[in-house]
Amino acid sequence: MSLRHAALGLLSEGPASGYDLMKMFEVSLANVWPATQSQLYAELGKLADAGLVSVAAEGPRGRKEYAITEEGLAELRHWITDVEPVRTMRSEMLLRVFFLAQVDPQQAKEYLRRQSEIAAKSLEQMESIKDFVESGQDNLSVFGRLALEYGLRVGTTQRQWAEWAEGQIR
Amino acid sequence: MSLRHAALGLLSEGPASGYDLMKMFEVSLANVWPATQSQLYAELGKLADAGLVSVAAEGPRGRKEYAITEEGLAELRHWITDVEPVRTMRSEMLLRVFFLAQVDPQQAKEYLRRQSEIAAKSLEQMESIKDFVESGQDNLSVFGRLALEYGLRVGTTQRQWAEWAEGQIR
DNA sequence: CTACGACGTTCCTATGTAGACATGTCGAAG
DNA sequence: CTTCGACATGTCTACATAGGAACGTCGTAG
Repeated sequence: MSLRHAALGLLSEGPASGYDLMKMFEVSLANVWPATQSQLYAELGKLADAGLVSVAAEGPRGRKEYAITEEGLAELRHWITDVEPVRTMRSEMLLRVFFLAQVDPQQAKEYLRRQSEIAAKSLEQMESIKDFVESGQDNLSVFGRLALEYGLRVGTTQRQWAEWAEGQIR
Repeated sequence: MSLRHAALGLLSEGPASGYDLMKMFEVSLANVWPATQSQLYAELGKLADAGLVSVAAEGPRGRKEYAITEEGLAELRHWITDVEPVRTMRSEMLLRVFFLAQVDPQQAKEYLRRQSEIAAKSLEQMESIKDFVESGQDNLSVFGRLALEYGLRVGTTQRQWAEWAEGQIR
């Protein structure tokens, strides 16, 4: 149900088409809430039906520019401040950890080392994104940097944990 | 597709009924891979069809005791060592952060403070679980403690991040 | 001996997610 | 004037997830 609010949130920065939104999406929100193009278009349709967004203009190639409505903005604010975030942590990586006794210690260690490497790689990638968005002064960039910092910190924690855990084996 | 392996993993510790598994599940794996009872039962059926588990015994009340087969064990090991974990990070909490510009700074700060409190509370809860499982020497407990340590570390990071982020507003 | 809590499975519906596919238009480069 | 990449929307299927309802049985405390 959050894709709905992701779309509203992007539109709160200004009118855009589904195509535009998808591009914005890929470089920002997709990291915290993945979604496909088909989901996004479908959601925009429902949002329009519900009156939370309106079709502000139609352009070439059937382009529909959506704009958030007052109701949409109200819904977005309400969601941010009044609705408890559902926190369902889902991690295949951790799930495997529970079963590491089923492979031999050497393989278990390898698994954890691999996770540490993956975390390191993802940190690198986030660092480069950081350099890239450092300059943006729009709302999404400013607050996106907070989210990025979260990723950086959690990634570091994860890397350290994986190294520690590897040492725990045997 | 991971619930399948969660079930296999639990059965790798010994035969059990769906009901048994569900209880084990709730106190361990549910924290890293939530699932409902209906999902679990359905999965056990499919697993049996696929020959990865077998019905080892039938008990009172239609109880079916499932046991992992050689094929199942092989599949579990293969999954742990050879299959790249899919890492789809999904966080409503972070999604909201992107849109914090839409509420006033005071509310944004409150939101972040709230997240810090939630992290603190979840840390407390994990600490009490920690005391509880400290003694277990079975595989699930031993490796579960690694997963728990992950939760503890990430929770701490999250709390600190939220406090930092709150300070960044305005 | 009966009521009740724990045991135990199965079915159902709604919604979300993943990913591919179909369809077509516009603008610019050659 | 053709072709091609970017633009742009929409449909379809399969599977996963969420949550609840229905149904019945066993063991035991009173």
